[in-house]
Amino acid sequence: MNKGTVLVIEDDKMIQNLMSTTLEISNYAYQIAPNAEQGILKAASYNPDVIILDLGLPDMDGIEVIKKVRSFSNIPIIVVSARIDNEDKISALDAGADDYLTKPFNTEELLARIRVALRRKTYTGEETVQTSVFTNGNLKIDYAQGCVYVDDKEVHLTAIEYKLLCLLAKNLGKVLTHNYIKKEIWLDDNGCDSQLSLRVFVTNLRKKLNAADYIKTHIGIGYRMLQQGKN
Amino acid sequence: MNKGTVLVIEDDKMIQNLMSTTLEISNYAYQIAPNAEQGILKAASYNPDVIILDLGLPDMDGIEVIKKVRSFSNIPIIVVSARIDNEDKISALDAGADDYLTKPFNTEELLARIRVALRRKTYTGEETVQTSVFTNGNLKIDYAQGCVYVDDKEVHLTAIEYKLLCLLAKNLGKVLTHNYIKKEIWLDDNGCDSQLSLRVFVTNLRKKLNAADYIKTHIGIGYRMLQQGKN
DNA sequence: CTGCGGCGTTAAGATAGCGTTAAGATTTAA
DNA sequence: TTAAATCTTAACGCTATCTTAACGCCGCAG
Repeated sequence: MNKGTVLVIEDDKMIQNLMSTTLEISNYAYQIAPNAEQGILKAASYNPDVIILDLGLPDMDGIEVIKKVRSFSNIPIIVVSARIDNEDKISALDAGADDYLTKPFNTEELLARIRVALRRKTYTGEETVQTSVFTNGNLKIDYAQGCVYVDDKEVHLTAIEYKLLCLLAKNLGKVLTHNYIKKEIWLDDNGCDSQLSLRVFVTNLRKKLNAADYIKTHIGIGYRMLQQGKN
Repeated sequence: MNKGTVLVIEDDKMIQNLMSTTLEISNYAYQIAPNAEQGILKAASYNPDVIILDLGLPDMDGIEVIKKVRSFSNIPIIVVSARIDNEDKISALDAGADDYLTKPFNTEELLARIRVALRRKTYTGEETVQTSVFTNGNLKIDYAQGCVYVDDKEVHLTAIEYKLLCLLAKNLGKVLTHNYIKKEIWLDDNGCDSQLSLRVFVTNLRKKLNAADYIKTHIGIGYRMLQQGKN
């Protein structure tokens, strides 16, 4: 299982090989671009989680590469360079690089810095908290919290009840056949008489959501959730 | 006009002075903490944009400081250390540091790396202003100090108990699946039967937070912390 | 009217999952 | 090193949940 995708922009064959081995062992998916032009193209098409960039490319100044990539993306860029001059470091960092390692570098350190970049991604990624809340009449399902409320009072549901309710809610107004529901809830067709169980679960759900009757029966076909206010 | 706020956690007077001068010239607002304890407290109260941390503090291991700060905040941490050993670098980065500079460092490079950290902040936009103290009913967690109080009386928790409690607290009201909890607490999937252990830890936590029942079980799914006052 | 199919409801047995305790294993501190 | 704290594991009772069975209701067709 891969831990993330890495784009290596590097012309030196030796270092390409070193990177390949290192990334492979650590279970990263990666691509290698041997020059700036391909590097920029791949940054756009491959959309990696991290870019490792050698500043000393044959066809373009490294700083330019950073700027070009930054013109369309915030993908973390870790610069790896033989130039130890501070001027280079600073201009690379100010151009938009996230980190700067000088050759020869320790592969363990490189991996650690890749982890830092990836961690940051997942942090900021998870922060886009989608308040995915479903409401219908006085029924409320907070998918993020995994809780269900009726008249703003929490109702405790079992795992299957919750699954069933979500299924109906996500298909508000649509009739779901018995077979479809059974497949969604009892993924593996275990021997149980799910047709019968389903009847019981619907009963229990209706009891717990007592207010209105949200769940309509379609005899011989299945169930559907009604949109409150309409019938 | 200042470009951002910096907290320097450093005990060496010489370097303190160097930092002061550098930051002042570059128009940063800053504060200096001479040891880990004050550093952590200021990280919480001052809520700076960047933390510059010396690993070699007198009162606490630097890695510990990183972990403590990370328990309540994602403020970028730039480590500055005399230790050039790769082990140190990697463990600091993996503990949550964002960057690592070895002494003696070039001040221009430090400034450039501060700019990188600040730039990132403006990218991600909203800063996750987390209070360093969490309260819920008569439960109180002081992330900065790593202490837990029930009815204003301190309760001693083990490392895992604390981690588990923080996890639940940070997701107040949310159902956390067993798998998610296990991944967060036993990062590396060591062979242990964490499902079983989890049950024991929850029991122990409940015993120690005896007052109300903060932790609700969702059978077959996981656990969640209840907001006191609601049901 | 009567029989039948499908559904709703209730209750009881089976079962999986949880809470709890305690004893070994392991780690940490002295 | 020993001692203490902590973590892991096993065992067992218990509860929530799931499944199944039974029965009554309704609508429809004969």
